[in-house]
Amino acid sequence: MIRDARVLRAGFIPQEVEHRDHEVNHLSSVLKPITSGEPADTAVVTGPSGTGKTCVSQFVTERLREEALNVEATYVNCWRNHTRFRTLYQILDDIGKTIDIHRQSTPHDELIDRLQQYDESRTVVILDEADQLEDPSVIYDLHSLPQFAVICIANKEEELFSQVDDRLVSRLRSSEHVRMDKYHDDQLYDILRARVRWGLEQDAVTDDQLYCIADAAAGDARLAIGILRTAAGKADRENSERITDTMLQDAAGDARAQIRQKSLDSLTPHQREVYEIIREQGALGPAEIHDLYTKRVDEPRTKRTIRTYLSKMAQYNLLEAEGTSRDRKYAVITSGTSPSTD
DNA sequence: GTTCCACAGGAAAATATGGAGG
DNA sequence: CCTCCATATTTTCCTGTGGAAC
Repeated sequence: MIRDARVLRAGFIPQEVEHRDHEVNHLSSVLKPITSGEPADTAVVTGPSGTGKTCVSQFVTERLREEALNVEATYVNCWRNHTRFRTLYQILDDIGKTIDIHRQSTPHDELIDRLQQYDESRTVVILDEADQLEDPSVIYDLHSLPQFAVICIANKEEELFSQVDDRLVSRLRSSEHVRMDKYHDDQLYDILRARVRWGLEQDAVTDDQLYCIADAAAGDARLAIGILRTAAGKADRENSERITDTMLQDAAGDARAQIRQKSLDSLTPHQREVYEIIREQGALGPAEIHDLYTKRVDEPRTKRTIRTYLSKMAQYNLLEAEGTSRDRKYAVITSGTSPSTD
């Protein structure tokens, strides 16, 4: 069943990154100067979760290290190391310069001094979840050291720079911005298929099942791989040759509920109102929806906008559209579906 | 068949938002 | 304060579709 469990684990860096050529090249070109000893601009990578930010960053870094001697890389998860001290300590630790640093006794500026003096190689610093830093000025400190190239990973750019001194922000304005969007279902399918090729027996899972996972994961590759891992683990424990649809539904169910809540939270008040109307009233056509909506809201949006809301919510699997043109009806999708359906 | 109507969803213009810089 | 710029959202305008009435 499972041939190589590593490829299904979170944090695995594949040989090739699927459907991110443009982003890979972009990020690569920003960091390129570091391979010839030049200082590189800071790169900011943003996008929703599971869009490959961390993966692409590490992939690009690894590839640079293949191309040039004397390029090191270090990865810091700023959520786990969210203080200035811990972040800097983590970097020093990675490059092996922490020998005589002790938490209590070492003045904080000592750490940045050490980094400043470090000149044995050029280093790419990946600051993952950089928006979690309680003091983002670390980014600027690192940015000003020419032997370090910084990649900042965050969900949204604004959150990254929200609580910081304006002067510092403007110094980082030159940084290159790499955006990642959610994957489409067929892109997720390709990603999953590649993982299956490396990690599982060839016929352990069908194409339909992979598309089912892609659908449940709603553009989130981490979640998609997580579902596959859970299902494969279950099949493996039960000495099954193949992943059954039941195993898949179990694994996907949790993921779906999670995503559904997240999508619901991300709706604007107007979108929320539309959703509530459909939830209360049951299946409705766009005209009825817009009528009810107009009555319930100050400054209502136009019909066209409501149509965009509807199709967006349908994409997010919050709503279901049935029928073609004139007889189209929208209904809410309830998350507690029976395991046999779908 | 033809006409009509509500609808889907693309394109582009208009408008709102938020930060940088004068 | 205002202006410029980038981005996101909304509106306007539009074409194409299919069912229903004629």
